[in-house]
Amino acid sequence: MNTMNNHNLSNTRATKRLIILNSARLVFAQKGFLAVTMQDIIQASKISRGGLYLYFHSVDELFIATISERSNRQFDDIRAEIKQNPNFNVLLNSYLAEHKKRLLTNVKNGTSLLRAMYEYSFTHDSPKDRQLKKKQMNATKATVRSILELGVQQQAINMPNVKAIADNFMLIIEGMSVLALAAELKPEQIDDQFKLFKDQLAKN
Amino acid sequence: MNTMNNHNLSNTRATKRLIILNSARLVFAQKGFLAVTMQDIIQASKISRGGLYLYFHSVDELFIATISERSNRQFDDIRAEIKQNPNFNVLLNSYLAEHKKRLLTNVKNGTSLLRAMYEYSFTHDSPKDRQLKKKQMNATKATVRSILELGVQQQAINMPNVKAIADNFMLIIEGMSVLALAAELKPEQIDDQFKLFKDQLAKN
Amino acid sequence: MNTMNNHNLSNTRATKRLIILNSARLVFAQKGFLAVTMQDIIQASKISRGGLYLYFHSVDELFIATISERSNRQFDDIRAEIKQNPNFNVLLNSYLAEHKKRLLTNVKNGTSLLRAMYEYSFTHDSPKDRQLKKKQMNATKATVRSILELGVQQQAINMPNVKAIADNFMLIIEGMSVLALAAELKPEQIDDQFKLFKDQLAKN
Amino acid sequence: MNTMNNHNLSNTRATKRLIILNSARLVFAQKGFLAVTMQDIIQASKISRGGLYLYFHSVDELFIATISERSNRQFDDIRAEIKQNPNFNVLLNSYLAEHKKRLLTNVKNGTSLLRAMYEYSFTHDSPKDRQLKKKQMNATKATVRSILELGVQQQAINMPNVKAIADNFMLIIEGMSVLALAAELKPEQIDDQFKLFKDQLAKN
DNA sequence: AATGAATGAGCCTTCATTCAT
DNA sequence: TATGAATGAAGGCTCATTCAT
Repeated sequence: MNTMNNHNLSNTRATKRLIILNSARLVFAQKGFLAVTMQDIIQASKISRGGLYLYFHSVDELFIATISERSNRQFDDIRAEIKQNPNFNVLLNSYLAEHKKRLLTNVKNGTSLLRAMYEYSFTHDSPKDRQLKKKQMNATKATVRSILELGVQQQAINMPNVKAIADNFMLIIEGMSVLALAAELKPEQIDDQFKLFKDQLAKN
Repeated sequence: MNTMNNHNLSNTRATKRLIILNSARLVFAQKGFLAVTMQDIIQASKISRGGLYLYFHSVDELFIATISERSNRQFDDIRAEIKQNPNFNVLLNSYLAEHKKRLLTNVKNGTSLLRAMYEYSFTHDSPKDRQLKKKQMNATKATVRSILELGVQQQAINMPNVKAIADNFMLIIEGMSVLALAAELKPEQIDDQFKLFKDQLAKN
Repeated sequence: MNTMNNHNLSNTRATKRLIILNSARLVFAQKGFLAVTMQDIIQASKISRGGLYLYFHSVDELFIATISERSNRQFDDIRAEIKQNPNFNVLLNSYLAEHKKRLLTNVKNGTSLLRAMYEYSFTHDSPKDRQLKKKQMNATKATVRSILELGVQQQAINMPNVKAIADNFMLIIEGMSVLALAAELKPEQIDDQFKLFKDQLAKN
Repeated sequence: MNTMNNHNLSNTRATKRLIILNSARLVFAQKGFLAVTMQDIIQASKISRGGLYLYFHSVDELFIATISERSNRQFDDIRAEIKQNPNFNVLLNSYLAEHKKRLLTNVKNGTSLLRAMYEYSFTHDSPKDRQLKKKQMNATKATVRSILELGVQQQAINMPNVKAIADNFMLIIEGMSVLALAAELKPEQIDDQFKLFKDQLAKN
């Protein structure tokens, strides 16, 4: 009976937590991190002020939970695909196209947490905060690495320095994200960079 | 007489302005952009609240002025050097070393406006604000381009796509700056990327 | 249950609102409108700064609410009396005496919102603001009109132009209010004007 | 020589004073009294901040000087005319027309100090301040009185109570001024009141 | 658990007045 | 006299966080 109750409560609690997080994600995607107030979350999640604090004790905590709940979802398809041993060039092109699309659209119209993530990162400096950003970057690196290893395996490329190349790709993506958010990024610039990247693979 | 007076006053005003901007720069370097309040500038520049408003009407205005006053100073030496037709490889290595040093030190110990610039960029979206960031990025691109053109001229490299390569370098620098500020950047990672960059030049 | 809660909360909220408005009225009566700051209301109503903003967002809003809550209260007695078909001359004299008393006392010792109302009116120019003052003036006109119509009905007076006469009375009251507040108004002046007014009725 | 100097300085000082007052009048007519800052006067009179304080020590002082310099100018023509023994009815109509015009136009388009005067009066309460408003009202009363006396002299009217009638006129003008500034005053309302006033004269 | 009213620290901005030159 | 830079008091507003119910 008691166990039963705990179980139910636990479910209720977990469910409510998710409701809040989903609302929070929408808010963060639209307003970034810094402009978001508790009031925004309260309105979006239709919970009371005090109620929200029973689940999350600050906007920071909420944001970290939002990010953690979402990360690793992106490019899940690609990672799943790799296991099916697809053609390397097809896969790489598909992966690059995915990034291009994201850079040109998501970034601008409030459907991505990218801006919020930057705003959070640049204003938070604890080891834990750095870890969050590192983890996110490593996800990109790991995916690239997997793709490259697939290429090596298929003898499509000759790859002596996977680590540096994966870093390189991640850095360029990071750089282009910044450009897209804070300045201007043209489609041709993306194409040029992806072409350089492929050339690099060919020559290595 | 009147002209004389205006001239003197103008000097006084300009001087005071610079004193404030110098204090502001220290504050922005230490606290970033978002955490800075008018109060901080007031304390740092030892001016009164009302006095500050005679020169600058908001933290934004102060920051723009700070950036404008500083931009183009960095890497001035390199740009001056180029005109002396130095050896390409020596110059490139010197330039890369400069970046490496900056990435590893300035960024961490509050002597650079980099973090403040990111905080500003990600929270300001007007065309003018984007222009500011673009201008900053273009400065890096222009310098790289000059260096590359020097290399072509000296037949040290064979360069078919200066624009994409300059973009590439700028993006990697941007990516590494983000890493250094928000996550972790190891010296070897910098070395690896710079090596990749030089390989790319060699092979093009 | 929810309804119950809402009901209770609503009552609490309405009650608090009234407490604030009552404090505000005292403040406005004492200091006029322009000299009143949010701080004054905060102190008078013993609420916190933020708390006050839950109910009212500016001194203007507070003043409008104060006026609205009070208007139509004054001379309610007279209006009620009219319905009982009292003797015209008795009623008129009673009404005039009421005005005389108000002009000589309330105005001076900070128990009336008159000064505050003038300060507000002369510094606010929106259609809505003008409407507020018009409404207040119309209240006086309507009351006079009712009294005059009672006189006509009782054949105590012969009244060809109720509208102009009501306007006339209202204007004289308005003029005397200004005099009382800004210059000097002697009891005899009031008596003289009321006598002129009654003569006018007799002769019309 | 010394006297000469003093004389010149005195002239310069008086001249500058007038320049300031003329500028101030324009500013007060346009912005009322309360919205006017020293900065406004400084800009309008093209004098320095410190310089202004050599002539006037506060906005209040400036305003009183502005009013004093202007008062008694209005309706000067009428007062001059009276001395020429014009026809009473013509003169009265001309006087009323003048008031009508003023009420319908000057009041609205920032060419009159009326609003400023009200704003000043309702926020200043010293005996001296009340005196200022009284003097202004007495000016109207005195003019009406002169006109009425002219009428009596010409046997155009039979006037037993000049004082109360003059008060009455002044109060109605005051009331209509308030209406015009703070609510709404229609031409017909003015006509109605002036007609009532003339009827009163006829019947007395 | 849940609610939302209440708190008050913290920031921004304006302006009359002073004062060194 | 004349200048205008400098001062700082005064007021406005927001929001994360707490707490009685």
